[in-house]
Amino acid sequence: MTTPQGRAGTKGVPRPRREQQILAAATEEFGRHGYASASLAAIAARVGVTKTLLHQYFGAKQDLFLACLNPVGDQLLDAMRAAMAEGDATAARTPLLVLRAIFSALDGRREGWFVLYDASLPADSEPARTAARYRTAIDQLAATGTADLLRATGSPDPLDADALKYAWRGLVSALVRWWINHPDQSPDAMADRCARLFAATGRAFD
Amino acid sequence: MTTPQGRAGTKGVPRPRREQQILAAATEEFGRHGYASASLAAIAARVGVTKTLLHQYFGAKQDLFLACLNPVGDQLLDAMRAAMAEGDATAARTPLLVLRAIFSALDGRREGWFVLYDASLPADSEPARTAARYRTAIDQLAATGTADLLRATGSPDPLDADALKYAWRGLVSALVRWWINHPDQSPDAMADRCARLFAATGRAFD
DNA sequence: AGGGTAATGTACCTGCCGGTAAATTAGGTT
DNA sequence: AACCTAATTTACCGGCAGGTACATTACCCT
Repeated sequence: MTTPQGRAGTKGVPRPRREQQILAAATEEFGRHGYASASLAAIAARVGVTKTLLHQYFGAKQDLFLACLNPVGDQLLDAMRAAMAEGDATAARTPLLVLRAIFSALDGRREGWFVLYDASLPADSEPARTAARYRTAIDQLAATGTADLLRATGSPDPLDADALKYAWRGLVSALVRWWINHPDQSPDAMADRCARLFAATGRAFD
Repeated sequence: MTTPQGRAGTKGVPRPRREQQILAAATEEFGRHGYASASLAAIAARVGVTKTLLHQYFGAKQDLFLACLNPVGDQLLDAMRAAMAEGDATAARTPLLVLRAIFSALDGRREGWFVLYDASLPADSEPARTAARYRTAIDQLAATGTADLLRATGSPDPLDADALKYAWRGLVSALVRWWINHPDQSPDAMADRCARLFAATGRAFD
């Protein structure tokens, strides 16, 4: 028999399961609306639980955010490191390998990308610092990639490399956003699509 | 002699001038933090004025936002239309012409781009609808461009075209963001840099 | 059966932010 | 000199979201 709504007491959902539900909902909410606009009440409502439970399980809003951020950041970093080690650094297919790794790492929690790249984090806060650490680590990977690319094509301006790093990040963000709007697409299908697009645009600018 | 702080009365700044100051500050604040996180008090403080004056001059927060959004949107649309008319549609240099136009239109209010592409607008609000209108108009321009590009290189998948549209938008956003972080760069310098980068990456993917 | 503890809800406090009404001052006009 | 109007402030209200204290229920082990 189902527990009647609105009454206190356990609903039979064990803590680890609830925590996972909450993390999933929070990741989506934070990713969609950004930290500042996301509301704890909305996250709780999505899980079918009250605000209080979030605090009891994860602490303050910042702590909940960190609990969403850390796994996403770790998984992304690992995936990207593995992908960049796979192909030799100067190969033109490295970017596509990295993309495929990102899509795979993000599958099931696609909004996590925007948790990492949330611009609405309060400055001088733990979430902002942690996210910045992850971003720096990722950027460093991307920097070696873009630097290799530019060196191979002979453009020595360091500002160019920095701008290319930004562009690459923005490109990935846009692709992930498109992916979120097309939930039926598998990670591999996305990677294949990107390969097609890269090839097509590359041909146009040769 | 300067008017002592904290006292009421005119500071000798005529209304049109103040309105411009407020619009500039608001555009920057909205663009940096997003509509939801931007605070009227912060905007007022930046101008050296109180919150009340914003209301008196522009009405509610949404109205102030619209007052920031409309000029940016109009100017961007005009610039892009002109740029796309300039080069014949199928030319590979059209994207660069458009980019140059965007940078020029955005000079002096670079954060305006993110006013237009603010994800934190309250759904079902006038700002959201207006921004969506501008974005749709811009996207339609971009869509013809990307469709041309893909047709020229033989990729008939309509989803590919849609994804490429997203990617292009994300690319522009990233470049504008980089530009904001490098205030000394002129619009033309940015456009030249983009030309270099396009050429380099195009060569890598030929 | 009964107690301990995990799981959950109700009710409340608090601070920030958008918004408004009324007061205050300075400059141009008669 | 008096006054009207534009420019600006001070002081306040109300709502919403984060956060906390405490009450309540259900499962588990003995």
